[in-house]
Amino acid sequence: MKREKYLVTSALPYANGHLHIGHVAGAYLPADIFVRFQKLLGNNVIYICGTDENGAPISIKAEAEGKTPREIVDYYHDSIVKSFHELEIDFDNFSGTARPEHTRISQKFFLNLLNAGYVLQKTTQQLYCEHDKRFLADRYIEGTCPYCGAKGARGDQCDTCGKLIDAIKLIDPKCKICGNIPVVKETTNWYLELPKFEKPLREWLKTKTYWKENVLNFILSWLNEGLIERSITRDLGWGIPVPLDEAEGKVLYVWFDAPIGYLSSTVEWAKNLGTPELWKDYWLDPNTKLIHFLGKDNIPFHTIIWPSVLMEQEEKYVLPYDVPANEYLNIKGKKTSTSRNYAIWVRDFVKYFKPEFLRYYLAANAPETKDSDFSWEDFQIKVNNELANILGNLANRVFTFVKKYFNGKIEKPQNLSQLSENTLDEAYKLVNEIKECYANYRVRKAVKLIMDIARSGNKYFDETKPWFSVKDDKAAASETLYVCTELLRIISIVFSPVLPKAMRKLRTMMDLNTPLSWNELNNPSQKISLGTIEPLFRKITNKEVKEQNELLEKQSGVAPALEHKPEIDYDDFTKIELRVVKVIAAETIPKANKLLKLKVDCAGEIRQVIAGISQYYKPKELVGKQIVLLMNLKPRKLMGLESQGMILAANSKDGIAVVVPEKEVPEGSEVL
RNA sequence: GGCGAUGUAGCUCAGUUGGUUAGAGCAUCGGAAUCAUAAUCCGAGUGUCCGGGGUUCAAAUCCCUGCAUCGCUACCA
Repeated sequence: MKREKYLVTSALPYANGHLHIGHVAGAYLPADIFVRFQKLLGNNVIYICGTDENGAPISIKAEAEGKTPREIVDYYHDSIVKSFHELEIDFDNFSGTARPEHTRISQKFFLNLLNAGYVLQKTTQQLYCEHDKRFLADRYIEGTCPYCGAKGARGDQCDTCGKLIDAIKLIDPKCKICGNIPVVKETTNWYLELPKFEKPLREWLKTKTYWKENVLNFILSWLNEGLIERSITRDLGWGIPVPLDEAEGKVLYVWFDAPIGYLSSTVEWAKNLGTPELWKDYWLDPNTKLIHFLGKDNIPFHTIIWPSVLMEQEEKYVLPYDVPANEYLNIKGKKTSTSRNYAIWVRDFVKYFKPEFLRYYLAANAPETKDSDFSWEDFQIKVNNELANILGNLANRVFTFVKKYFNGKIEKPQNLSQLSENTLDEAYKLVNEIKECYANYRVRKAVKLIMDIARSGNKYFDETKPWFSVKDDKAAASETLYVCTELLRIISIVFSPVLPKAMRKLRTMMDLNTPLSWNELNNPSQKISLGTIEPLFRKITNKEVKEQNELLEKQSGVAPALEHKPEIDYDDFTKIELRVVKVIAAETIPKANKLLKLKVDCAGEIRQVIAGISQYYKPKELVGKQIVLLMNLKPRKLMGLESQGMILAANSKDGIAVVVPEKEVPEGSEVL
């Protein structure tokens, strides 16, 4: 058999937060399962990752906490490593991008591109925040997308239309740190000339017919819209210095150096093994299958920019063979939100449950083709009904039976009945299907098929009724038990990529000491001798589910630290004219979802105000109410209607509440 | 209003390129069994495959259209 060579990576987790189960479901567990499967087949595979440790968010976080970026990075690096370890996500090497080797390689990559003529130096206008005294990195600018008009676009990419944006082109930019309006300042940066890569990228993509459809469509639409030059340097203090004399104070853009982390981590791995050249065996061998596992948000960088960067290096690196991107894992139908602490953190999870449970649940419920949903109720159902009852109980009923009536020993019978033959044949048929699923990243289906083997075991056990036959036909009973232990042995192999620890335990109970390998499937065991047995999986109680739900509610209910605006003088405040007014008419505006048109009376002066409260207030409810109006706001047209002022309302995630005076006051009274 | 996704059993979903009688798990009901962690097995199902139209010998699947839900977005100043 030809031994295939794989280099598998997962997207580098960013070292400014802990690991949550959404990360695991999207980029790490699928990769770990794939790697374990390939190792089981005997293929040559290494699994490489590391933390992404550069970039503005880390330096900003460090500043906010009064620490050095290094301290932040180390803290989260350790936390992430620990979580991976607990989940048995086994990397061959887990590095970090703030290490010297990474710096060296990233700088070399930059220079190679520069020398090959793919990097342009340009002096441009950049956004600079005078309050924070820094050039604003893309992620710290927000504004309106110049292409689709969507608001809230970041400085590097619009989430609405997916286009890459030059921050300076944003309409109405704002500094996300302090909310001030940044000024434009001149600075020099280096740009990757992506348009030059369009043709080679297209050629390359023609060979990728086997990629996931959503990934391919995404890239093609990008290419069709035309690529633009991308700045690959930033004005920032924390990161990899641009290796040029004239680039004082500039670092490589984090998106440029992050994927290079896959390479530098491999180099580190080779060095640690004492064979420093070994990385070339993977990165420079065209037969290596380079596979990047990641979440859908990472697609453009791994399928457009990263391959382009790889194409124009001195050495001939392999290009990604496949980029199986996964969707997101929601929690009870809602998006994970780290800022609101609406997430299930791995380090919390392992305090309560075995990591195996999480691996099982996330594998059986993986967001392979669309977002999937996590709930503690569903988690309990899957673990109890499937893992514990169907598989765990099968093992338990078989093993206790063998212990009780056969002294823990079962031998292979001379001949098998038709039913036994069929049962085993069916299982082997499933094994082949399972292999296909693993190879094609269809973990969800693989898990289902494995459970089908366990189901067939229970069925077979019931049909052959060994508890009867053991009394008058011990050979028949023995045969039943043999077939069942065989099924369990098969499961112990094919399920090991998903549940390494539990399957090791299962094999220990069956006294199977040979190292795991897919090949073992070809050699039915001749006899089984059981060791000490115990239940494979415990069950999750209703009480635990309740506790977890309460915990989640509690932690996400805690309001995140409020961000305060810069101090102002009293004089600033006196510029504002607030008055109590009465709503005398209110109506909806056609085609507007959130807007209401109000007529208000301010001591005889009638004004028209357009307010965005239509989702929470019906026009009728407002008429006759006294509210507070910001009088001297510059009038502005909304949906073609002029708004002469702005009403005050409290804004919360559960809706908004209009501010009203505590008791009736004359209209026109000033609010101070 | 714009962009995107989704709509299949009570619930969660699977349904490959159009092709017999539309599937699985959970929940429900009935039964069997007592080796086992009250764990298993068998049986019963219930369906306007969101509605309407079209293409086709044939549509859950392709096209058009409408509706609903969700996400982002737009006006929320």
